[in-house]
Amino acid sequence: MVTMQDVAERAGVTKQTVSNVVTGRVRVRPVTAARVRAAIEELGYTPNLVARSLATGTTMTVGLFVPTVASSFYSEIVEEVEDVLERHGYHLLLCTTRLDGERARRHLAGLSSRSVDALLIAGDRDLIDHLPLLADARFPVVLCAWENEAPELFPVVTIDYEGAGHLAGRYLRGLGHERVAVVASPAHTVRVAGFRRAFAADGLAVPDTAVFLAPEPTPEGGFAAATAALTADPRVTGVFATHDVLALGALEAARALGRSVPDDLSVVGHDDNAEVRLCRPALTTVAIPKRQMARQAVELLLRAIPRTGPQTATLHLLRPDLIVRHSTGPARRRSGN
Amino acid sequence: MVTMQDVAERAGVTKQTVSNVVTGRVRVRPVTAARVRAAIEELGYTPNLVARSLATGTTMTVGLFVPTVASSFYSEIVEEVEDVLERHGYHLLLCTTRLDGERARRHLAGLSSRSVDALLIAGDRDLIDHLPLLADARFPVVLCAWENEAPELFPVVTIDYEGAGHLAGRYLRGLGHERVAVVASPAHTVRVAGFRRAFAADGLAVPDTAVFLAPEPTPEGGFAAATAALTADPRVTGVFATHDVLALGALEAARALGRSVPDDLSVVGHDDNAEVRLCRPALTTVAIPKRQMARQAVELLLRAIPRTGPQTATLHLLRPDLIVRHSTGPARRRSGN
DNA sequence: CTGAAAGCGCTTACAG
DNA sequence: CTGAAAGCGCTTACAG
Repeated sequence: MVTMQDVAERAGVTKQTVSNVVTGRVRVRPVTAARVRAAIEELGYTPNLVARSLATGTTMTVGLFVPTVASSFYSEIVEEVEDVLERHGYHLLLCTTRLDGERARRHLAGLSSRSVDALLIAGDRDLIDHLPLLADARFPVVLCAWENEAPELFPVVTIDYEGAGHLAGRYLRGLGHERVAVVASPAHTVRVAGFRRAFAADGLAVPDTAVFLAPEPTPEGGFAAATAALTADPRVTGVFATHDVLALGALEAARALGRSVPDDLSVVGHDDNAEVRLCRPALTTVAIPKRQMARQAVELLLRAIPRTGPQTATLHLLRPDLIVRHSTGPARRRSGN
Repeated sequence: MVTMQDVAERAGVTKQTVSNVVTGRVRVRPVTAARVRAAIEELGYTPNLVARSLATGTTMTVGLFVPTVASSFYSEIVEEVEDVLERHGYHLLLCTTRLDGERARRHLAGLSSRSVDALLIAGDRDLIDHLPLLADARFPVVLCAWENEAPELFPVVTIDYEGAGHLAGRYLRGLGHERVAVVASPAHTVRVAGFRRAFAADGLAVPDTAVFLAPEPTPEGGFAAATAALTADPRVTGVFATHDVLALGALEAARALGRSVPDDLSVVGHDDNAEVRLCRPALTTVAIPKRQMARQAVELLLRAIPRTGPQTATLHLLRPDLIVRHSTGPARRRSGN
């Protein structure tokens, strides 16, 4: 391996001078710099980043925890984060936790051993119990895409999920829907609460019996839950699925039960998930600005790197947005099947 | 930051002894070891991995290049790779190249500066021109998911894509299809060649005029190409889409043209892509063992880490597998519309 | 603007 | 089984 010392000898200077031209922090006489650069070129020298890290105490690497990468929600976050990092010269260390808290903890323990300049944790419920481990980490931590109880240890950049549910509810209300059902993932209580608030504003209740849980965030789960919902109360004219993938299953269920969407039944999704864009009828859904959220989160994180001392646990909420497509329409009263 | 020296003083030993109990390489007297461990606990000592890396010349980090993470094909590869790495105590440094060769080159240049113990490059055509940069890297490199001209510099673990196309073709032939069309991504020439071979075996040609390119691997692209194909020759009874996502568009196109699948038209996809599993009719497709490929590739890579000297550019080909679902059936002769 | 010294925190032979 | 020394390759004040 060719070292700075080798370059120095070749160029007839000391290694400090080489360091100066490589880092560019100190001005070096142009002639000398040129000679050094030539030597670097000839020897094919490339600085040892590990040695630099040890000397500077900085790794130019940011860790990112996500539950998975096999969903467009998180994969878009990963790509957005990587874009910002690369623009700032940082590398990305990726950990997916996969519903495995123990694995998450191990990874966390590994990271805290000083191999990362900062850590971004995206929606990682697998990690929630282990977050206190980071309380006195020597690097900044930012949380994003956090729907529920984010511990007030670190800054959080997330979506106004309650507002998102409310948006869906208000829209359905505006179309005249009164009897509705919710197809939800167990973790989406906040979205459901927002949805309910929209109905409550008009004196209408969305009872617990109108909320059907899908244990898995899959079309199959949505299908089962929606089938249960539409069977339990055939007079339902609107369904809010707290996740587009569940909505996909709801559309299937409607088809299977002979309910035509949107004439007979309106379906609203949540996320504006890329892989669902192709379903028919095109899904009306609540879009959440995930890329913007990711960008804002890393930028906040990067700004915190030089800073020392504890971070303030600020909360940044981004606004969701309703995208009306073809799965929703005015309510039509239905007879009891 | 608490250092090994601090622990040593606390435990009344030298830091070498601390190092010995931490790494476990050298046996330490149990009493001493216990005292050291207690000191570590009390002080909350955690070893500085950067310092260790500088001393050992090893980072316990593996780099992974993928074109994108926003496709189930690559996201599954990423997760599989990460699983193997984590099992071996390695971290994952992720780079997505996003069709940007210049960005890929920058990342590569960054990595080669000694921050990674090994490098896995998955299907990264963005990188192909820059691969020679790695020719004399000080760490092993393995290529995987490489369909076309993989440079013979490194071991390659990939799929028998030609065999995959052949599988699709032979299956369609077995169902009696004679007039077929191919909806292909421009990069999928190998799959198309395999498909053709199956027809050629029966003395049947699949002319260039029966191959319709979709510039983008999207359902829209597949829709356009399939529409063109079915319009150009209405007597076509079978379509091979070189990518499931294109097949999705082909199904739409068939619907739009009043062709019922599979009675009127058979459609075969490629990849067994997760996000396509929900389409109707369920897609017959050529499944490729991507997780197995990814696993084999990292394991090969990991085994190469201790080794010095150039690697041999071996080629490992995995076999694809046909999955018959409901989008294919026996050929029925069609009149000229 | 350039050179000599110390140090980042660890590991690895090498003596005792 | 434990201790003293050297070194991994860089950067950072600090003199000249």
